[in-house]
Amino acid sequence: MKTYREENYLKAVYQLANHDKSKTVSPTDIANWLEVKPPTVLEKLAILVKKGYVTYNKFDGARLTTTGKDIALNIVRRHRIWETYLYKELKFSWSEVHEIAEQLEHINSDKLIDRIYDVIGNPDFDPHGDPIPNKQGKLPKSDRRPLSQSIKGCKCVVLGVSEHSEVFLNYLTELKIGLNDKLIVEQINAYDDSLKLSTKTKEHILMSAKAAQQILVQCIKPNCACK
Amino acid sequence: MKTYREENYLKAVYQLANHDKSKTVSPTDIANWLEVKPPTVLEKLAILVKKGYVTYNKFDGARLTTTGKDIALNIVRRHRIWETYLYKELKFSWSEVHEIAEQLEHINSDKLIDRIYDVIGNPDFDPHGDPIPNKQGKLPKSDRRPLSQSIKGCKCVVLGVSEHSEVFLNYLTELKIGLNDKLIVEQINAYDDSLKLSTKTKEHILMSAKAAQQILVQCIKPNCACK
DNA sequence: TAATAAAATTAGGTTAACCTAACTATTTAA
DNA sequence: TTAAATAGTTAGGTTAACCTAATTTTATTA
Ligand SMILES: [Mn+2]
Ligand SMILES: [Mn+2]
Ligand SMILES: [Mn+2]
Ligand SMILES: [Mn+2]
Repeated sequence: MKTYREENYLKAVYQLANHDKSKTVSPTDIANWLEVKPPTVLEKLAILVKKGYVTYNKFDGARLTTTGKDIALNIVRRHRIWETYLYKELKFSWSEVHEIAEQLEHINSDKLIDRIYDVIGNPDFDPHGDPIPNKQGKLPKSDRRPLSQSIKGCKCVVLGVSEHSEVFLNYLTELKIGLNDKLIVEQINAYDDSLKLSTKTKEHILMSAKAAQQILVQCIKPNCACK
Repeated sequence: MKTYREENYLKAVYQLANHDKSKTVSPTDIANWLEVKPPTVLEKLAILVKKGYVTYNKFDGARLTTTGKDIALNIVRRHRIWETYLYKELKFSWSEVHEIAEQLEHINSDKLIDRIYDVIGNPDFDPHGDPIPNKQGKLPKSDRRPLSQSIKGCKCVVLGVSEHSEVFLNYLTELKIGLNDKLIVEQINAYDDSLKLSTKTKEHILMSAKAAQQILVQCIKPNCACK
């Protein structure tokens, strides 16, 4: 039996591992992520190890086994399908969907997920541009880089965001920057790396480097000099 | 904090009280309903009493307080709205919706419920003909009686079912009897109270008294002699 | 009504999921 | 390279939800 708590632990390990592939996933990381204390995590990790979903030692940290990763990816799949459904069918904003999807991802009905995935047209990406794993846990490819890596004059398209907080998403919405919008990098301030951007609807948007790091884009011109 | 377990206990008390208004709701009734053992129920009842959601003593059994009833009716509301949504929007059959709604009813988002209720057109009844309480917990009126109380020659319309089991609902589906279908009672067997019915699509349906007790109907002719 | 059956209750125990406090090991930084 | 800080671990405790096995009431029924 996988409880929703167990699902959340496995998803946390998956997400932390993916967030920073160079770092190991420590009990403290998981504890902070799930807002519990380290001993609670240790205890749960021991159970997950016994069940064969993760391996753990101090040096490698927590790692998902194949089984564990399958479960985690399935939760991620459900989460992203629900987000897309809420966004497309039920007209929630991209800053609202995450919280509700956190609950809905634990509903146990393959048929329901299949239905809503069908209704939204079997997309590859969710409203934040995150890839939706298929039933086998395979992620669609997409090559994206932070907007902050752009050079002056670059024309690019927004393919996602790496931060999902409501305040950040609402900030983008205010700037009228959304998924698949085209951006032109007009200027880059050498002192603080802030950018001046323009879009179809808005010109001279000033954006901090901090914000630009969270926006994932792809160059439009095939031979663009961006890194 | 109301956990889904607490919500289930309150809903159980509500449903048992409504199923048979003459009987008190005993710990054993609740235990059987929720598939737990009586001591577990006693324990939880003590907590619910302390929280002010129910009263309990051996003679009156468990009774919802005003607060407890409000919570229970809200869960019932969410359940029935989800059932209707699954049925109308996501094309689940009326025998499938209950089980999934049992999970979805605990999703905590008023905005989500409001949205889906809007999408389905703010109906008063769910796919089983059960009334959907409004936000204030008020139930829409409808007067219905078991088909088994019909007299020979009665023309009536199906407004609901009092049993929700998959096997029963699939049986009705096989007979092509659904909500709002018109029935004519052609014959009543005096020995076992079984009925001979006809519908628009099917003639000479033979139905046991047991099944007929679970079908809720309303006479079509205003001066019908049915009890 | 006395015996029997059923329901309610009490006692005591388990497991999952959390916690704090204390201790140990590992970093980091002076 | 030692002191201080941080991270990992162990020990021990709590609460919610379950359980079984008595025990005590409260029906039933012969
Ligand atoms: Mn999300
Ligand atoms: Mn997302
Ligand atoms: Mn139902
Ligand atoms: Mn129903």
